[in-house]
Amino acid sequence: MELNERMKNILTAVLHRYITTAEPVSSAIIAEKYNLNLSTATIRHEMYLLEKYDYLWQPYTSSGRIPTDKGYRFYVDNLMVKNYLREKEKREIIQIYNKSKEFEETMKITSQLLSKLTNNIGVVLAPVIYNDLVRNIQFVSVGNNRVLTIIITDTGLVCQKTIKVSGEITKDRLNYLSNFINSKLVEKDVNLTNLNNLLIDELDKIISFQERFNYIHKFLEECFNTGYSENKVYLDGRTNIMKHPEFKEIDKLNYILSLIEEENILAATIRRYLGFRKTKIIIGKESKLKEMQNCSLVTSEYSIKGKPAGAIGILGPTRMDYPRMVSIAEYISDKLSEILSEF
Amino acid sequence: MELNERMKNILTAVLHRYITTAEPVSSAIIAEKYNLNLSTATIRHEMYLLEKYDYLWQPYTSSGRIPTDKGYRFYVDNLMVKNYLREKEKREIIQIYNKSKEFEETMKITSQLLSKLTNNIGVVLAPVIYNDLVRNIQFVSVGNNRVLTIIITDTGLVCQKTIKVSGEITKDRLNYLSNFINSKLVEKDVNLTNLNNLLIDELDKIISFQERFNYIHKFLEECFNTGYSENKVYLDGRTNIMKHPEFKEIDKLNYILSLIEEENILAATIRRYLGFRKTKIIIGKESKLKEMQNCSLVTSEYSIKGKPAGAIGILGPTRMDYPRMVSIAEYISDKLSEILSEF
DNA sequence: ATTAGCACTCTCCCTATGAGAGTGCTAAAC
DNA sequence: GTTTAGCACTCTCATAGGGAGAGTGCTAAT
Repeated sequence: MELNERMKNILTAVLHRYITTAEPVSSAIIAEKYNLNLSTATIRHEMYLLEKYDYLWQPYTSSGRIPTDKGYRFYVDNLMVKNYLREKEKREIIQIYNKSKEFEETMKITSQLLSKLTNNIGVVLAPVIYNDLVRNIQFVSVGNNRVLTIIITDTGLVCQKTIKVSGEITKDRLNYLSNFINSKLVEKDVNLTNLNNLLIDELDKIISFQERFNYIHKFLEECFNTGYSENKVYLDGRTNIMKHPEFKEIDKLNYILSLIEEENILAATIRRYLGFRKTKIIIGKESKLKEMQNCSLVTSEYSIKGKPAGAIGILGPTRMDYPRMVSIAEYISDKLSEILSEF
Repeated sequence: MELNERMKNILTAVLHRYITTAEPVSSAIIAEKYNLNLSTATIRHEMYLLEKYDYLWQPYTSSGRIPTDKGYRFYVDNLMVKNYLREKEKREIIQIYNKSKEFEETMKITSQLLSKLTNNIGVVLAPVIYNDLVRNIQFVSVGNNRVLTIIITDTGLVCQKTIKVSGEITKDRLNYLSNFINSKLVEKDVNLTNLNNLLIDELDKIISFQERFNYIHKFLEECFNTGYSENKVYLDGRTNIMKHPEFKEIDKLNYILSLIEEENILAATIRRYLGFRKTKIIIGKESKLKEMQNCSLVTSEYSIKGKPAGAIGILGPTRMDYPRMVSIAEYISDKLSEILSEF
């Protein structure tokens, strides 16, 4: 079923109207506010067809129309006109970012920006570092059989982990160890995933004739088995959803709240849609998650030094201003890419 | 106004009943379920008096009674019988804690335990380290003019901060610097608050005749001015509040949600009540915060190596099972103290 | 193909009504 | 003097009915 021009115009009008008022849209309103030069009866007929083909629906007989998920999808793919942030808004964003020099804070600020600008929930997934190359590794003894391990990757990210080791290790030994590993790292490119294997291999050569390194071997195993995968999620603006009339009903609210509570589900959903395009829109039931059936998610990937690193997202009701959400998501992810690349 | 024994019994009965059912309590129910051997008329009369003295109230004329904040307060201070966790529950808690070896994870687990056990919101304030003595300081260059500074305190806590410095610093210089500072640290007890001053003073002695340390001076200033105050708050179980009937009304829910969103307000509230006693109960309007008017907060302090460090909290409706909340808060804070002391 | 006109449908709000829960009061009983 | 039985009274809550209003669907005319 191909929609003709007039139907597209009417669908767009209904969508825009519904997005701003959150009320079912009548034919009269369309005729009055959007100059399509059509009578209400004609509009009504077209709406009838749009409903038949599942772009619109009525909450009850003889009520106005509301877009379906399919309606939103068609709008987003075919009708939506790209929107750009005003220069003033861009300046404000840059200004806020300039205040932060630190990684953690940058992530937090990003989620805050997203939620403040959109009045929805801002989500930021921390960079994935599995595939980053390891540039440098450092060990610092923090006492009581604990060693703080610091890995610096080629994207400039610093990941840290405190590891409990079985025996006491002197500062000198830790230094020897880190020097040894670092010398191996310059020889070949190693990412976090295969760092462990490399180390075991290389260390075995030493250990075979240097029995005293035994415990260091153990230490390293523990170090890399516990993993560096942070996969942290930064969320902001949880209470924003309360502002939207669609969540006045307590069970709809419940759905989205449980989504927010289980950050990993949200993160997994965002990750599931990564890779294909920079910016993705997931509308309502498309996600297959019942918790997300009344929500849409706009995600945009960011990169560090040109390498895909993570993603940001905007979570709100399906009735959201998609053009604006997309422009915000894209602008913020671009800025974040720039900032993280400087780290 | 001194309450007599009978009034206390009735107040206790009303409270227990209301805590389990969340419905206004009638005189008939008290007479039936709690063997006070009194007629409904007598109970009614006592309830009338309890209402007059502001321990109970009625949502409307001729309805059953609900405890006031004052009623809860009196119960908590005078009537409540201490409750102890079952051995099985204690074992389960210990088992869950045993899985974690890391600081961050321990904090997270604690908030999860609190929310799971209480069906309310679990709050954990990270340890305050201002007054900890600095035992060791380490600098690790992480490239691009950034230095990771690691401070280890006498309570065994490790705090880290990445600092951007104006010029490049070699590894040797960083080592020289950390050795120098560490040598000063053994001479006297220094906590984080006065570490900065000490360093400036001591370094000035060197800088006065060693001009080349100038930039290190700058670096340190930046390092300690940005501060190590993490004051992090761990929250879990946000959606638990939805389970309580008192938050079916959207505006009441709104209050508590905004409280959760602004974690610092919650943290500040908990901090405000610290110091006097290990476990504190803050009921409804006592907090003076309008967002907390329908909530109670049970907090308990934890310590590291005997030194007060932080606090945990349970946030829920005023209608909560106080004896159980207190016993959970106390047990968890004790366990947390033990675990953190081992770090 | 489009539109005017009108009957029809459904929501929403208001009112009324009755049952039920629970109290407050009073006079009698202990 | 304290306690209690009895009963009128109050208020909520659930249900039903009715009328206004919004908006459609259909049909016949343009």
